[in-house]
Amino acid sequence: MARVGKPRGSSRRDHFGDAVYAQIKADIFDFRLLPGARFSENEVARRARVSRTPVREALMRLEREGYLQVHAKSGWSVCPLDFAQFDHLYDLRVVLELAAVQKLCAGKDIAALDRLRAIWLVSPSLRVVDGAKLARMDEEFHSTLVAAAGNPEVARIHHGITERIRILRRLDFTHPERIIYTYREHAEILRALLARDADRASALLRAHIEASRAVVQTITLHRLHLAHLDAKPSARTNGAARKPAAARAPRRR
Amino acid sequence: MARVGKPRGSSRRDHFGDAVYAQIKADIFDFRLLPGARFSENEVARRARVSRTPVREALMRLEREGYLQVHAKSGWSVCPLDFAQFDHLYDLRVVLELAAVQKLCAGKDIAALDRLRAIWLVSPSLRVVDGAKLARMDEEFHSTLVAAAGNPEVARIHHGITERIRILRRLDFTHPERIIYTYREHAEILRALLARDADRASALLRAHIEASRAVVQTITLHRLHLAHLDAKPSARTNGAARKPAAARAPRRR
DNA sequence: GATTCACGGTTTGCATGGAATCGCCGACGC
DNA sequence: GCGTCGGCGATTCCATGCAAACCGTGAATC
Repeated sequence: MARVGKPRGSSRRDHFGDAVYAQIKADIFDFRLLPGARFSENEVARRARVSRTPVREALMRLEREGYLQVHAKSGWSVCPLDFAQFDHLYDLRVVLELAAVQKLCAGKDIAALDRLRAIWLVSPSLRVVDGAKLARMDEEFHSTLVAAAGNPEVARIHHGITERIRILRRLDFTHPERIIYTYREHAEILRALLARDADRASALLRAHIEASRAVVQTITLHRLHLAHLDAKPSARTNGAARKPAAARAPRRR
Repeated sequence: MARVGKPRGSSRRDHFGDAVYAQIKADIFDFRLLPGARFSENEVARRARVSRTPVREALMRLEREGYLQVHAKSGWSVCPLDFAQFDHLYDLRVVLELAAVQKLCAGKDIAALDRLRAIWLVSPSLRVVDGAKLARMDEEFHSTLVAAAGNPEVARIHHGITERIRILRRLDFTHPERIIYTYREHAEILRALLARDADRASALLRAHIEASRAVVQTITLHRLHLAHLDAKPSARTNGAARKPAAARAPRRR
């Protein structure tokens, strides 16, 4: 929850609300705000150097999207991780991406996949090995597939799902073999797509997503906490945030 | 944009923002706010007898959901109807509902469909003939199908789509034969579902939705306007709202 | 010791004021 | 007649004030 990035001197006409929104979202994704952590509007407003109005705008938006929840007259908290919900989101993701694959193989324009070929159909020596970066690339691979199918509404929904599961996906690439598998599976999916083999591409894509789901299903709150500590050993952690997700944060002063 | 329903004397602790949100949404669905109509926050606040703060909350929420758009320092407007977008939403709807059908036929629990049987598998003499009511029943039929599949996230997304296309669906049942067809098709879909015939149920459902899409594709802005006038001949219509969607509303006073 | 109850502080929810800015409208130049 | 520019009202966006409600605390009582 660092200060919001406001370029000094120049009065940007970007909304403060958007900046606060992005900041808090990033704080959640980067484990600076842990599930269950409680905070108040004034707290966020002080840190972001803005008033409560744009803060409330951002918080209510994040609430509608399922990241935060408001307790009546008693502050806000980060929604605890609901693994059943993640399961449902993975199912929905499979549905949307399989539909995109069907459409791609049936359609005529798959030139949009050229960029993916250049990224994923490369020799092993050129591969990315950084887990965090690969997580972003994985997101983009699947988003590009869906977007290439040409339905912006599907792409919009898929984007929302991608962000919701991002916090898990980050931990999907901590094992080196997952990186190898991801390259292999993406390459196979791409080849099947370019060959217009809808059935094979669908089966591969489904297996690929299910493998990711199986990995993240082994993630526990404890592992999330450890990942947080490993990633940001010097990150700001108040008394509330140091505790695991289910902890009841005592009132701050 | 009538006054927000606030029970007199008793201070409800329901948020004003929610009430304003629901009111404006209803105004859009009921053609009291036509696509392209412009208005200001103060205007809404005066009519709803609340301050601009909860009004802004509602407006920003409706903007995120695609119903409104804000013009910088120049007021708000109802998003013009984008028929290409409706097409995409129909496609997405097909994807979600077909996935639900697959899951329903594969699963073991279809007791949730009993209520639908009681509604749709009835003798013609007991059928509903009111178009508006049938539109609501049609919404509920499809929503129930999706909800019965057991994925709340899919149901949530599907609900949003349902609301987005509601303004079109209202006009889907103006012809009596569409009512007859709807009963027949819903009944056939239900029978296929109860027989666990996934392929047949899918084909029927797809054809059913495509038929609806074909009907609403014939809807023009002019017809929407006529429907508005027919439904609410005495509704409040200012100079801006009387014009079709593309009209540039002059500044109000 | 356990329980109840009242009180103070904190927080949200709403109202309102102020500043920047946008678009319109008319005057002005040509 | 036509284009350009400046002013002004209207509007959004942000800051701030205010009241109701909730939670924790601690004293008082059984």
